[in-house]
Amino acid sequence: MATRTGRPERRQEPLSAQRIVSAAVELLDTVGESGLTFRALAEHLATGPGAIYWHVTGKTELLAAATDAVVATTVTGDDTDATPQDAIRALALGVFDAIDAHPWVGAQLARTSWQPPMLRVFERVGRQVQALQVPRAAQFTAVSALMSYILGVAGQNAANTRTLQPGADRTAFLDAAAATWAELDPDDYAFTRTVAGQLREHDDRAEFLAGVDLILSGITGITARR
Amino acid sequence: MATRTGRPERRQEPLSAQRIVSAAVELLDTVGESGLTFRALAEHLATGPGAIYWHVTGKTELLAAATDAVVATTVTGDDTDATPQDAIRALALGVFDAIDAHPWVGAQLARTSWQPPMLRVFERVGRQVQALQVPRAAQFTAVSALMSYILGVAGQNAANTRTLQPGADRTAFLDAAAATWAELDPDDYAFTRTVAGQLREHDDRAEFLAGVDLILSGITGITARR
DNA sequence: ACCTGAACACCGTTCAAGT
DNA sequence: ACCTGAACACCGTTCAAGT
Repeated sequence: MATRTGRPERRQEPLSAQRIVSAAVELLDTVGESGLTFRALAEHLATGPGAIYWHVTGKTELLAAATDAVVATTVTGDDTDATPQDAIRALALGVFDAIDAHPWVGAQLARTSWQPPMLRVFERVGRQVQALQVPRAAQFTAVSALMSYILGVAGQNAANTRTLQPGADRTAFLDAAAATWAELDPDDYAFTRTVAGQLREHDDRAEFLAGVDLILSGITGITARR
Repeated sequence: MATRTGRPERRQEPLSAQRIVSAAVELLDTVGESGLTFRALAEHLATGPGAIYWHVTGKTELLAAATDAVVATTVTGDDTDATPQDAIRALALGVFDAIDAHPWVGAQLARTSWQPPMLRVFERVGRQVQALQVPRAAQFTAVSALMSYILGVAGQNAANTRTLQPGADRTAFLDAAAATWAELDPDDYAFTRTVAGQLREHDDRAEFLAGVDLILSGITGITARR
């Protein structure tokens, strides 16, 4: 009646790229970027490191696939019944929230060129920019700027999350940052000190959206001025 | 008269954090991010790996210091006799050009929170935003958006440079990307395909500046509308 | 105080050998 | 065709021992 001692050796399904990517996402979510190891992954899948290489060419591809898997789920659904602005906001927030839930995605997106999932976002944003009647010559610039901004925030958020020790909460972190800013040299950092207070009562998500709106207003400004 | 055979063992100056950082920058510039190794660095400095740890706490600090050293040189000089817009453009271009010359800086900035040199940029941009008469409550958002955009482009440029094999030139790279885009599914990627052509005759630097102008126009729009 | 370099505890990746 | 796991060629970092 007794199964063998030690860990339950369930090894039902065969290995597959999909299972490997799922396991990688799980590992990244639970133990972070530094915890994704071929050995750890192999143990998680109850196999040896070498087996993984049969389905995946290497760590770079694995990380890209894991990122794609997460981002892909946010770029679904139609946005036909919203204003272009709202549709763009929704797309941007989708990426933002995905990164908020999986900080390693932010780091990955920030250091990758436009791969499948972000290209998909690019396309969706592009259509909405067309809907805003932005002149053809300015469309690429407009979409690129939005994408760069989104990816910039992505990288920054990921960096902040990494700096943040797992236990500490955000409020303490922001308080500490605000305190540091407030102590900077008054001559060299006059402006930074004046906004240090705003840092404390700062809502990342709202701030992100405000930035999107700023760029959107710049984009529609172009149109209006012609 | 003959010195010893083998490499000239010049080992004049003693080790110092500064010399280590300089050597790290040199190594990063010549052999790239993956080439910065404590062993390679030690050899470069004609010493053992352990010696470096006497002056530097670890690789993270070393990379941050190397980045600071490069960015610091771009944030010098005054911008009192320019319009706020021009001063912001100059600051942004300074960061852009530094990253263009040292791609690893872009990767590093994109994955770091605001450390000394970028905080300095933040301050300088902030002062110009104040000069633009942006309402106090909107200043933080405006500067943050500009910084996120700059860092987003930084990360993207670094990623592109990394993807680009050292030998190949940019034109071929852009051509290849444009060709890929043009072949995407017409239904799924209608917009992307229409701008694929612009990708080919695309000037990174001009595009970057156009994005800055877009955000600037959004920022001044806020002011004008009140 | 500062340097040396062997040693430790890891990595990603490969590959002969198995099934 | 797919899996195994030892082995290779690295890493960053530490630390006893030297000067």
